Amino acid sequence: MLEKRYDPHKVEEGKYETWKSKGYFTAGDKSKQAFSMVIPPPNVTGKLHIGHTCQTTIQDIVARYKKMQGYDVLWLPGMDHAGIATQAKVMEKLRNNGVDVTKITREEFLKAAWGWKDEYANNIHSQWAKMGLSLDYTRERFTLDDGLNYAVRTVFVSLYNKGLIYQGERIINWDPVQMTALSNIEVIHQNDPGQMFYFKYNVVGEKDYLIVATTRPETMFGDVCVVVNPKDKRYKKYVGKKVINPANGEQIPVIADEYVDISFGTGAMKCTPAHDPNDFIIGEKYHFEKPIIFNKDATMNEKCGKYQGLDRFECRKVLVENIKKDGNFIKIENIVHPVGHSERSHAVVEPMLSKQWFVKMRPLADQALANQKTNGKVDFVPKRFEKTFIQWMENAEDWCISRQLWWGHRIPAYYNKHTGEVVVSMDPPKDMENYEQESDVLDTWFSSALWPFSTLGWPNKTEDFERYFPTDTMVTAYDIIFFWVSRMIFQSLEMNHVRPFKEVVIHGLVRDELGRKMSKSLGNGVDPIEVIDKYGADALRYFLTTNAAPGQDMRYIEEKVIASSNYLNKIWNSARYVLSVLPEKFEPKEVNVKELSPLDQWIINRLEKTIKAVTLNMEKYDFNAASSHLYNFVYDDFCSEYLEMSKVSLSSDDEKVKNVTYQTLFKCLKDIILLIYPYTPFIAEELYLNLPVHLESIMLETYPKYDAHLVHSIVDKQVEVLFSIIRDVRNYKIENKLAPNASLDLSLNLRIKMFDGYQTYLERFTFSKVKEVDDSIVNMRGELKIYDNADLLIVNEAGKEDILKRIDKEISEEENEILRCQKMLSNPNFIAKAPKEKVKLEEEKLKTHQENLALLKEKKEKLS
RNA sequence: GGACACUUAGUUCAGCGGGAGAACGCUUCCUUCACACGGAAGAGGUCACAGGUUCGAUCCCUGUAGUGUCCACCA
Repeated sequence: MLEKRYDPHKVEEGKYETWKSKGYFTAGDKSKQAFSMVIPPPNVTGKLHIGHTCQTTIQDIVARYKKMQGYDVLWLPGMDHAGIATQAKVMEKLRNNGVDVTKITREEFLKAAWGWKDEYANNIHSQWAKMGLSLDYTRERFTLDDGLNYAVRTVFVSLYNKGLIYQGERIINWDPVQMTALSNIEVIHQNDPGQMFYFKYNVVGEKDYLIVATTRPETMFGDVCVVVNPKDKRYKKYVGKKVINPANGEQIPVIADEYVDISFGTGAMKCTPAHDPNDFIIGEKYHFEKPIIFNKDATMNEKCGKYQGLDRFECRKVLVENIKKDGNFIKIENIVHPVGHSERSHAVVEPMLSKQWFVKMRPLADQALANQKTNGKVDFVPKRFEKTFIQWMENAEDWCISRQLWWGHRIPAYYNKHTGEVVVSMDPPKDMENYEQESDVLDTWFSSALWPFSTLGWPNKTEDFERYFPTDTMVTAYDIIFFWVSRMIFQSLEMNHVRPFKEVVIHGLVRDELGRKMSKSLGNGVDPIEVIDKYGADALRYFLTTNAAPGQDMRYIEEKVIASSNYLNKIWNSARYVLSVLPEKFEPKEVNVKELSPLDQWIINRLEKTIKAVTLNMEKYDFNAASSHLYNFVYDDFCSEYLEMSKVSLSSDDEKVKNVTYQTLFKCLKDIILLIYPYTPFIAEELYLNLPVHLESIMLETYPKYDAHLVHSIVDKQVEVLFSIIRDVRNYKIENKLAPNASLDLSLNLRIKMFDGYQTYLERFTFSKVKEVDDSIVNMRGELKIYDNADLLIVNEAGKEDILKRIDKEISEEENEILRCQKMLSNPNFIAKAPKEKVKLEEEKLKTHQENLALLKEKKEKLS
């Protein structure tokens, strides 16, 4: 017997361990069709946040749903080493432990990092368990494990040999705190307050000068020229002359190039080829030197004379003061301008010329774009996110993949110590003593991009790879389409000539109650484990997956988690009722529609309709819509109507009536449990195991399937009239301040054949006596209610005036409806152009309303 | 500058070419034998604004305003 109150903690305890130990999460049943997903591997940097919970719950819903539909489901778990992020955290930990991290060796650091990884992997495992994720742990992977390293090297060598990976001198984003290069998308541009400095550049040998504006005076040590627009009349006379750089007194030429915007600043731009991407292009075009003026920690280097060793911002201050002293200072403007910051260290990123490894994007991106026009394309759900992907692919620039870190896949390139020749190969050269391996590692996303196939054993043609690749579905958030989704797609197309997944389901972000992004600095993050401890995993899972339209952001609102929990309690208690009334030796049978009473048939109709709608929306990954169909069925149809009615059926002396009711109650309850199960597996399992007949676990069950043969909607009208009458009698009592159980005399004029015994239900729920009468109902004293197929008269002694007032109200309502119908039907364009069914429907409505009006008028006449 | 969303009840959000929906909150009543984490009844909305398409627009199109996100970025 179930307890009166649903207690999520009791319900959730132990279930996960049982599922896991029974091997229910393990894929491999070859008698079934395969369905596969890989988890987006969380970073081993810390605890999982509520966004992870949302994402993995969506996947768990898909996995459990597909498994119930008879697929051999593989949901492969794993984690990401998260290069920069993890290295930063491990370094910080070491520093806090008093370790001098400047003296630590690569090997010592890696040892500490692996220790960190083990610790955090444990945390993540326990979080996954609490959430109830049906992950196949026998196949778990890590982006830095040996197998994946083999895959990474394979791809690197292959791309290198095809000329798609190259080493080059480019302006990259340098993070001077982490002391590593960053790819463009690891840089966050934010509008910071800054200053625009205006300086005099004196023309050599003349008394004239140019004014040049800059936001970064410290880069003046790397300037090679001043550029003006050739069409700029103000500066034409200076082109070809030399000016004096006020920072170091060097003479630099004035050149003309279209790039310069005449209207911006002073129209004269200083050019620093080694520290600005656009200046770099100009430097290349006109064959200038590209002097680098920063050290790796963004202090000034030996090219900066007396400023050598100063921090870049300190240098800026001192330099400006000195230029003032020299009389070359014009003015300072306070401005707000976009400044790039490192995603991880938040340091101001310094554009810096540097030798790095790049992936040549154009051919790969074009391939991905071309593939989207074929049948083998990746389907985005919702569809609009395909545009984000396409936009990214169309604008992709070469991807800087080398990182000056230790925590990551070391680039398989070897430099000959004597000749400097570069060898790229899977394994070190045989005469390794003559070589030195590249010390850089690869961008984390390089290994993440291979995740859907590297985890399955690729490049080996393993059984898993053959069976589960390409995967079926990828679930991820829209903010990661650039970083990850696009890279998985082009890497898989390049290496496997096939998409990595058939569909990618994009979900929104979980925001805080005020709609703000959750972040550490705001301290507005929600710890899923705390929520689970309070309300249970099921309530959290249900809340997170059913409260937003697909791809739309949602807010975390605690009240809504409570509402979810209340819903589960409702299901719990309806189950408690059903289980308490079922006879001890209950045996479920297939529904035989011939035996069903109209009430049973009605609820079966509703149930089948619900199964159909839920399944349709599950297929579309629209969990909001799917769950709402089920919710309405549970509350309105099952609990409010059928369950109450069943109390009357079960008080019958007729064993047949009772048996059919048992069967119907059981079927409804079981299907509700099965339909809610993917969302809330714990409570579903608990209720399932309490059913009088069940398998070892709900995980072995089959998803309910819509069965058209069970639907006979012919009874719906009878049942709906019955419900309407009950509702109206109750309302009548409230309006007239009568007790809910007051007995009234009801007269009924039926225009359809009602089912046998309907009166019993009517009397039980209205506490009243029911008499069938004929058309003479209009002659009788009392309140008249009109339905499509019946008229109800509540016999009463109320004053004539009251009754007339009510009748007048109803008359005017009917008249309004008639007017609306007539207006539509009198429009010749409506008749001519609207679909015929619509016209017919309106005509029928009009007829009904006119009949009702006639009855009301007749009644009114009789009364007065 | 470019792209993509969003604007519907007090709040948070669904939805839809043909009479506006849910949850929470609010008001009134009810501890009746599944559930007070409940039940019954109810109040509450010119569906941002302006045009257009259409027989008909909250829904489709265009524009405007506001909000949010992403990409790019000017020395």
